[in-house]
Amino acid sequence: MGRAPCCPKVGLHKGPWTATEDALLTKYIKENGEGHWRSLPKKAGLLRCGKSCRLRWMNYLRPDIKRGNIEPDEVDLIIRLHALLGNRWSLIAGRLPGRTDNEIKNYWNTHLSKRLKGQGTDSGAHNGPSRETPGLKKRKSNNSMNLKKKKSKSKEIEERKETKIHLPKAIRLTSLRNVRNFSVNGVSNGSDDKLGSGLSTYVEVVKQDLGLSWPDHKDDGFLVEGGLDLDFPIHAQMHRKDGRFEKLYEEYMELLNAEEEQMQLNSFAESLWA
DNA sequence: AACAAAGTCAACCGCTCTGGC
DNA sequence: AGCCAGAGCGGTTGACTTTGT
Repeated sequence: MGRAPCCPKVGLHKGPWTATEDALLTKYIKENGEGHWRSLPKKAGLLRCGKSCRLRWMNYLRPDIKRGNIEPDEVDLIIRLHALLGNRWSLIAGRLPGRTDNEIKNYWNTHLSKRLKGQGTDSGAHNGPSRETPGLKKRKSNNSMNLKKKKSKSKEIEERKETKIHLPKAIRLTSLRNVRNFSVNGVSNGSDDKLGSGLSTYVEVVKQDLGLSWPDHKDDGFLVEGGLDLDFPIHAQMHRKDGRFEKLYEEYMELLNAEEEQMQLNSFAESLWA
């Protein structure tokens, strides 16, 4: 018995979106907002799967999408976050305003994984792509390519690159279970770890991996042996020039603050490692 | 110029998670 | 508790582009 398809496969457009489809989708979302993706295509007059509409909007049409080359500081952040979070592209993307998970995933697979492999520092060992590298795939030749189409496509891409607005992408932080999967330099924290040390390690990882000079003794108000001190000093807000690290850190602290009492932490632990 | 190989990235697929009932 | 629909995620594909011969 197969899984029911998300939408009827017959009679729907697939493949690259046309300008008309983009316009219809954009117009509809501007008027009605995001969401209800399954019913959206019909209401918007699109012959597309709802998932396809969502993807197109999220990865391409949203006004806050930042296009163009990934900047060096973004690359640095991606590498560090990947070492920290693994292939959790949406989480990584959430820390890179205007960048999409798909974009980062592509960038990683095409540029960084190879580069880091070459340097012998590829942390992709944890959850990295399980199959062959995309670049090693067999490719089809494309003799049928129409030159005119090529040119217009290039122009279109260039035009889109010029129109970019930067806003943070909404982050789904629904599953704290993600925490259990993080790893450092390819070494995952063991599944028999308990939350007390798990969250400590989590913070420790941030500290080490992002190269932040945070105090690690009680007086400076951060890590406590076997537990957490939630009074994190402002002055530890780092030697990093890039404010994204601060933001990232704040998120981690938010996560920690969610469970202030040790008892709560413990029950949280149970749910994590169950 | 023609072709093939390699690289890029938008889009798809299938699975999981979440929340409502 | 179990089911279902909607939404989101990560892996993969393949069309398109660029580069090399």
